[in-house]
Amino acid sequence: MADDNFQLQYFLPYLLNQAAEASSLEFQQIYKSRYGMLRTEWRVLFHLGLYGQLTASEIGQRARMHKTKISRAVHRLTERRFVTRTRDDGDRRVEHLSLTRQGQAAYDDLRAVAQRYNAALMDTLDPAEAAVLRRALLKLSDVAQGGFT
Amino acid sequence: MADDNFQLQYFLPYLLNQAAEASSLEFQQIYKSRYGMLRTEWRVLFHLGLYGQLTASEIGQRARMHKTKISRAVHRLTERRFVTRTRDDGDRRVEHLSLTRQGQAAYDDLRAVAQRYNAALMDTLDPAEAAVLRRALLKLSDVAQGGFT
DNA sequence: CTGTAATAGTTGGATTTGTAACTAACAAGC
DNA sequence: GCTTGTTAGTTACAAATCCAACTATTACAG
Repeated sequence: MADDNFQLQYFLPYLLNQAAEASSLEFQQIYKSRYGMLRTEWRVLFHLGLYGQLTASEIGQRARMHKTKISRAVHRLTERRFVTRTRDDGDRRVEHLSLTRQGQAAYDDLRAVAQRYNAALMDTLDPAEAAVLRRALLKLSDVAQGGFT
Repeated sequence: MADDNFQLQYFLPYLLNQAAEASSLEFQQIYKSRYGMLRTEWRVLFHLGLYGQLTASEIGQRARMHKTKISRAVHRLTERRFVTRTRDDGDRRVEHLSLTRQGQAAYDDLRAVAQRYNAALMDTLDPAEAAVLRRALLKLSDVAQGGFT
């Protein structure tokens, strides 16, 4: 079988993907069932909730999402009145996005759920472990990317 | 901005997804450009290379992939002569999958690359950190799978 | 045996994503 | 002013994924 002492259980990208997928799945069901949102939409909402008014490109940089994904997510979010767009006066290519009252409510709701969900995940780790994990994940995100935010 | 002391940088599913995506991207380009493989195909190949002969369902259980994904991956892999299927004599619903000589060669090649790539990722972490990370990721994969209320 | 349920794997159609080309607005050089 | 290049965001088409229904085979209750 030529198993050159390489194990799947030690291949970091695989482990990361498994953990990421497993930990996203349950939460996904919440924003999907409550607000009919896709993951991309949830991410955009999330960023707007956390940082306030942003442009599509700013979200793209922060979340490392491609602009077409964002464009479509924003389209659906405005359709459903979670987000409003306003043209910039100085540069009329850019649009400032922000949450509507309804969007803010959805965000508040989901943030609370996310917080509880996160706490439950963290509780399966001991505090030192959690800190190391967080640091390692941030490092890996940057390293593999090559850049800083 | 109502930042109820919740930070994206502390939301585990988000961190996991960012790290997973970043760390998969570069490697993905290798199996894509060298063998025209998709991620699902690479995963199936990987499992067959590591564990030898398996059925589609066995791969599904181990890799936590849906059976339609596997079915299609196997289809493409057999088309390109990386994998062969043989019907089980006892139960003619099941098929045993294994690598062809060509599949084995591709696996050997990619495994070597994966190993080096993994080592490079690991090198950005110190050994203790890496061990904790691995343990935490395995825990999270299981926990989130088993169910959280 | 025979009818019903379960399992392995496949297929079809709608949904989502990726890639590349596109429009519109600005910027800079000449 | 015009030409060229850049940036913000959108759209079109192909590729991949998801979900549900499907075929074929086995299991098993009566």
